[in-house]
Amino acid sequence: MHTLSEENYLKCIYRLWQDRGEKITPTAIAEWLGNNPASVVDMIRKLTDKQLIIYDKKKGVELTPQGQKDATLIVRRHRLWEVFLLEKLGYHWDEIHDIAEDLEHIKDATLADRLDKFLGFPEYDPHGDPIPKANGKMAKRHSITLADVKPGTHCRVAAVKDTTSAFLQYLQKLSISIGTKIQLVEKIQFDGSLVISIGGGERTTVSQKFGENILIDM
Amino acid sequence: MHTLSEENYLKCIYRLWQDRGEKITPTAIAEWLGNNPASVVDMIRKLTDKQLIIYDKKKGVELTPQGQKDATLIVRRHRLWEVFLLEKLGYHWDEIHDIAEDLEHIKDATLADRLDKFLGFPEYDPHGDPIPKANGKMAKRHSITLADVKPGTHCRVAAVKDTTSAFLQYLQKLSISIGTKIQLVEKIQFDGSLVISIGGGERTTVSQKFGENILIDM
DNA sequence: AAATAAAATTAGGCAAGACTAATTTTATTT
DNA sequence: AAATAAAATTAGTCTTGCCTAATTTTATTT
Repeated sequence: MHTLSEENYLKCIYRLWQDRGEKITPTAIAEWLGNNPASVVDMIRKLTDKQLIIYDKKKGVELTPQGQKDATLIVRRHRLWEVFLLEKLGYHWDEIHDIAEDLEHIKDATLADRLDKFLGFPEYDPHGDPIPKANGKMAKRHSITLADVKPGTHCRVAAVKDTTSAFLQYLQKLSISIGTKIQLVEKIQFDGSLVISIGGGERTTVSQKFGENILIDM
Repeated sequence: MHTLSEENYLKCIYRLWQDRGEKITPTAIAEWLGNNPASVVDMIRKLTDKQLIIYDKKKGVELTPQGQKDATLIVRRHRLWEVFLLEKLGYHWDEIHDIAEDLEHIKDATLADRLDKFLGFPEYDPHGDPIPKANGKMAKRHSITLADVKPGTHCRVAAVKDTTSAFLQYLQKLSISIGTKIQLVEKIQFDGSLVISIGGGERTTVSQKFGENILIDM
């Protein structure tokens, strides 16, 4: 099995790989984890030895099939625990990520499957991310962001990319949650700011960065 | 906060302290944790610096009030998770200890209290051990073992001391669980073996060690 | 009390996983 | 293409928590 650190690297690489098609470099990993690039190089060697990743200077870091499988199961545990914390223990949206960050590392052969059953086999976690099944399969991730659509478009919040409490608390203040209907009224040329109408209500202006972190259904 | 290792030492010291009135020596701790006495000496220094224990060569290791408080909360978390695993996730008696051993280290200010509420504020864990309340108070532990009573005594299994799966599986095989009625029929002088009648049924002979690990109500 | 055994302690080491500083390699400018 | 900047890598260090081996202290026998 993997150490806590190895799991965190795997999850990070998986995340970066899903996020964008971009090359996953040591620097990118270091930035995401808040580590020093030198440490990342150490771990790349370790994960390569364990045949969980392949590192090619040209292509960057890639997960092997085994690495993908292992990473998927970590993500599965994380998202299941998030559902548990929110639905069963009554935590708020912005509190669950960090706790799940610890819970996801609890290793027991049947724990995730039992939890999954206990929760009624949820498809999505509270942030709208799909929960991988035991076999690794999962529903499609949403990929279009609020910043991608044309002015005038009506859409529905399907998921959030950023799960920091700073962002989630801001959403709460704006009365936005998964399922909320939003219309993109206008894009400001100057800095990409978005004028939106939340739930058919009054207009608000949000930053481009904000829009890029809202995944939508149309 | 404390590291995983520190918490395990605290819990071990707490356990040894509750178990018997005996002096808690580095060797005793080392044996319980399966560590080298030299390592224990290191940790004794560390916990002393953190003012969680007091070590006196004459008296052995003792928990400070803060140490007691911290240890109690770890035990609280452990026992609450055991209830969760058994009652909500459907694990068996003998599977829950090891998983709870990991879960107990998850730190979040309100997690234990939320879990406690979710479980309906249980008084005892599945092994019959009392669950400390948030304020550290807890129901009295059972202290009389099956090996302590006089032949002829009728009693009820209140708790088990040993929580290894070897012991718990043996109990299961004998159809003994918390609440089972047992009569001590006879004590064998030679080696302390006990002849018992389980639930009024036929007679079985068990070892003295077995009897010492069954805590009873009369 | 002296001899022996057991327990405690010190000293030195090791692996994991992080770091800083220095160097080499690769990319980007000019 | 040369100069510069950025990224990757190496080398060496630190902390945690464990280890073994050697030594000192404490208990137990004889």
